[in-house]
Amino acid sequence: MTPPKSDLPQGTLDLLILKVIALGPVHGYAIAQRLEQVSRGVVQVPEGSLYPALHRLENRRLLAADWKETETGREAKFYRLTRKGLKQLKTETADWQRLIDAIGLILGMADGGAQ
Amino acid sequence: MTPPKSDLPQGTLDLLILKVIALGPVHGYAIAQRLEQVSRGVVQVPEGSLYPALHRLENRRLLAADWKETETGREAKFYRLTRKGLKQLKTETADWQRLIDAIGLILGMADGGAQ
DNA sequence: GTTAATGCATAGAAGCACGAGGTATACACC
DNA sequence: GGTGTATACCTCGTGCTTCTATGCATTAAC
Repeated sequence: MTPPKSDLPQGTLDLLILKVIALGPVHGYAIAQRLEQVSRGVVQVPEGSLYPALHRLENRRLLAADWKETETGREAKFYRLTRKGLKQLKTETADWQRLIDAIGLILGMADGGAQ
Repeated sequence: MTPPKSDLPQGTLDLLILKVIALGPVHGYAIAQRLEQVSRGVVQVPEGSLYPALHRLENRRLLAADWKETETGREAKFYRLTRKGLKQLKTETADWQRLIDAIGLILGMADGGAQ
């Protein structure tokens, strides 16, 4: 029951990715796992969304990547934040918070006593 | 500077519209004004977004509409929530809250002391 | 040697927000 | 009567993002 709806609002995925990468270099596959794990399964990122997003961010110079070996001895593309990426993360986080607060105001509008 | 970013995430507009209409029948133009007012200018809804959204919701039978006279003596299309619409509002509100909480968990992830 | 998990990638389709444009009414003012 | 402004509605086209589906390659397990 209550199948953990993922369905991220547009633009949110980029923010979450930036945040995870800001904690230290990681490869794509691990990012998705982290997001799902930390959000307790609520946020699920299909690979078809994840990799295009990573490439988008890399093209915008918010991320940089190097191929390295994982602990299990496999090649993987490790992403790290550029200076520009860090700045973007801060901006987007603030924007997000402002928006959430605003929406909170709306959703919290008095019902006029109905129920 | 920093003009109050409106830019609603995809899918959010429907929820906000449902919420406003749930408070009582209103016409489209007034919905936009309410949203902007209550959110203190953060949420701005262009008509190019508003009307398509209203039609979408009407097509999905979440809204119903009647032409009535406004207080100023003009014809306007007043929307009200259907039973289905009310149910949808509740579901979407809960989903939204769950998602916001999850994202909060992610954005609040410890930095491990870096910095 | 075949299944499963890891890891990366792209293509196609669907959905939504938005800017720009158009129509029409009510009212004030000159 | 004419002009301007605010109200109120609508649609088309564009662009962006996300998702589903699919493919490939490697490692380890059975």
